[in-house]
Amino acid sequence: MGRRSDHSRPELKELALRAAKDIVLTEGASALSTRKVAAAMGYTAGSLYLVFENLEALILELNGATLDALQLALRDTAQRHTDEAASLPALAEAYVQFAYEHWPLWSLIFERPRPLAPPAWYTERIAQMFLFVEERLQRVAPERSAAEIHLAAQALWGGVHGACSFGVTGRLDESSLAGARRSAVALVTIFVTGLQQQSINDLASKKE
Amino acid sequence: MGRRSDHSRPELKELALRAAKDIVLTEGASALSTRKVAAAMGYTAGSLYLVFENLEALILELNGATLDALQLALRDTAQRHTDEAASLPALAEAYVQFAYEHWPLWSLIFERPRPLAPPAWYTERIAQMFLFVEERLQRVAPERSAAEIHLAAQALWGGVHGACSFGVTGRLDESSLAGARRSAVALVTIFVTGLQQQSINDLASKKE
DNA sequence: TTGACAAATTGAACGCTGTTCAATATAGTA
DNA sequence: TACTATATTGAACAGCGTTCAATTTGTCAA
Repeated sequence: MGRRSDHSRPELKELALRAAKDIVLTEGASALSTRKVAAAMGYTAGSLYLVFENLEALILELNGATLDALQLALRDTAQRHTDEAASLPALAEAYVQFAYEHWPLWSLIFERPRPLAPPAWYTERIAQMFLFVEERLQRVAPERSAAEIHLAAQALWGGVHGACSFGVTGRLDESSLAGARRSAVALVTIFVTGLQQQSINDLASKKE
Repeated sequence: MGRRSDHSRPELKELALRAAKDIVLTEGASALSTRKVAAAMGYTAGSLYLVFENLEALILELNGATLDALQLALRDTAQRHTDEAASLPALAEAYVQFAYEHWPLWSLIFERPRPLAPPAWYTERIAQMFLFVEERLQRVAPERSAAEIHLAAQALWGGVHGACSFGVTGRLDESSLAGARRSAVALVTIFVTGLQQQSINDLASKKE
């Protein structure tokens, strides 16, 4: 066939991302393939390369959308909790819940060889999430410096992620969900208490 | 060819694991393949299936060896630190260091679709590592119940892992190593301080 | 209206993957 | 020496990501 132009390039991109998301949700992250995506959108694998550099670029864009949805869920949760002390544990719970509910999309982010040099828009999207946590942390521990809060956010949110990722089963199923949730909440609660202790100094300017 | 029997089956397994490890270390986790492993040991891909159920089983066994090495490194670190207060941060550092030094083997554990039902010996090996952390935690916070310590270990060690895994670059290279290390140490330090506060109660018997 | 050009899409091809299995060559035994 | 049991192969299959010549078609100029 030749020039059909049924869809503009942005439309093609949309179609591909939608098809990819569908496949991941229904058949799992490992079932994702160029031919399958193309077939689901009525095209052939070659056409994808008109719009994406390669499959990894497509996946990266899909992951970006997932991160967007996560951020939305977090902001939504934060708005519902005016009590700032309880806000952070609630955020941790929301994170775990999101990983559970969107598990196939979630695993697509982490259970793949990660790109050595992700594009700037992608790293910025992740940085934004950390910034969001920093804001909350700063309010809960106002006496801490910006550098300390930054480090704490890295540590804390890495920990919340670890609670999801380090599940032994490799799958965040219904049985491990409760454990991961309690783990994450406990981490945040204990961590915040520790952060508020003045006995810890010089968090950010440690040795080396 | 036919029956050569140059190697017994345990020898074959050894050969395969050694070859696989070599390939992962020199060419990266994504370069691992049955044909490559077989070629490196002077055999053909089909022979691997005499000794392993499939490639995933081979990888699982290799990952088991990696976890063993990690546990060794942790025990080694623990022995060097008689001061128990400083012991846990040192363990966190050792964990990050191990992930950095053995990165290709490390990424083989997490940057693959994880098995839905790993064999018992594998989950036990992970559980052992958590038990090891629990021991140290119990000594640092003796007033906590066993259930609380268990939950705390999950949270804390998940967090240490998250510090390695959630690096933005997707690669724990030299530049992100320092950040991950500081992150992990900060997490442990703050967390332990929080855990020692009596103000937190009922960690393990939270709602739901 | 016709012709020519440019672009969209295909389909075949390449080299790779994990896995299975009939065929075969050989070691050990009788 | 003949036979049997088995270790090993090599081909095959279905799939993968990716490239690209060939082809079809929309669009615009003459």
